[in-house]
Amino acid sequence: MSTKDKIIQTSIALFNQHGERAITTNHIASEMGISPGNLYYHFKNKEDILRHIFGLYQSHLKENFTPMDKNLDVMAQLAGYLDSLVELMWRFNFFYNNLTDILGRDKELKAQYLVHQAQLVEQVVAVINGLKYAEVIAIDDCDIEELAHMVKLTVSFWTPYVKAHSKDSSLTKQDIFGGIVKVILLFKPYARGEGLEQLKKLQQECLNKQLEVEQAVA
Amino acid sequence: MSTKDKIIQTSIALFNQHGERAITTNHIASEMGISPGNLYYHFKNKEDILRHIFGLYQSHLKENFTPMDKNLDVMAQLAGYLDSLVELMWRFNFFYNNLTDILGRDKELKAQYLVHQAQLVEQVVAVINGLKYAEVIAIDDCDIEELAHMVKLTVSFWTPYVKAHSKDSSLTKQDIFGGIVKVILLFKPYARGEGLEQLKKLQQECLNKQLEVEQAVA
DNA sequence: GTCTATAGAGCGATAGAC
DNA sequence: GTCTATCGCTCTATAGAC
Repeated sequence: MSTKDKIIQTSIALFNQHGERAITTNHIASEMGISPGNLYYHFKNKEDILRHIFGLYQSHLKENFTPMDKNLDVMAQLAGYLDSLVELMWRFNFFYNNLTDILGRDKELKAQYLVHQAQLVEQVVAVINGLKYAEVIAIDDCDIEELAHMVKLTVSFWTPYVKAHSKDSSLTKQDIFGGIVKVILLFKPYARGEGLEQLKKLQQECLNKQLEVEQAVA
Repeated sequence: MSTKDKIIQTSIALFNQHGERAITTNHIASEMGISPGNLYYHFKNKEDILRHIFGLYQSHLKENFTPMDKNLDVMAQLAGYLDSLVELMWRFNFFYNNLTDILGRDKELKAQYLVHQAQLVEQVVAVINGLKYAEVIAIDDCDIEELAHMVKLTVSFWTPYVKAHSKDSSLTKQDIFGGIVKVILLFKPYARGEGLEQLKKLQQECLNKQLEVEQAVA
């Protein structure tokens, strides 16, 4: 792995562990065993590093949130989306913890974020419409965009919510599944008949995965 | 107003305007036209100021979130709670923007927060049970606590969500009403018959208040 | 209660050698 | 591509005068 990539990976790890605010360029260099000068050879400053990490975040979403395919099973696709959300919420949780600060400091990053989130809300709306079309849920059209924002809000801020309620401000991968359960909870009261059963099953699978992780750790 | 109180009020204003991270003790003193030394006569450090502000936050909740009275109208009480939430989300929005950092730095404040939030979730559960008992909504008992957490998550992180989506990271009081609409949205799909109409009415009143504020500004 | 002055520490970022 | 050395800046917090 190139030094540049290593800086990115080390930064992500340290940001997730101690928070973006607490980690300086010196910490990153020191953790890697390189000099601060070397770090500044590869990146202009900390914002530059954050922009690269945001690029990875965008790539992850772009690869995993392909538009819905009407020929495939809706619930299977939903399950797939939720799976990649787990990865996203885990890998980039530091980003959500300091979203306001990070975006407030860097106008260019903010602009990128806005474009990206606008696309994202459209995609979530498409998924909700997919669920409605497949009669998994019944929902008024005027509530769809509101619900889409609630999904986005939940995904964005579930990890800060957990950290705020954890005694030592820690976060484990199984905590993430609690957030997925919450996303499913958002859909559940709209579900009708067979759809409700499918969502309950999905929620249960989520809880099972949470247990698997717990056992793997133990 | 005593210098001590003035420091608190100035701090809240500056934190809300520029974010807790960007504001130092020097900024606060300078804004007030006093010396940094004077500020340190009244408060040990920045954490000390934050603890006092958190005290105000707790007082506000304690005064406004009195337990439900079974003899009074449930919807009227709900409307009252939502009203005081508007004030809370507006006055202390800086707190939610840096929740992880602020709590991560100060173990004592974190401990206070944990006790407080545990009580809060119990109160939200009580409100949901009140709505269920009054047959405004129908909900499985096993979903109640999950929903209570969703309400808390929404209230806590609506303002950071808005800031992240605002072009200049600004927040106006009318933005807050959008968050209240989201909280009502959480209840809406559980509502049945007359309850649904009442919630829709409440949501509409919320949008009206939002317009009133807009006109007052213009 | 309030001020001035300042020590002490850490951070961001660069210059110049290798 | 990497290092050492360092400058300039900002922040916290305190000492001592008024």
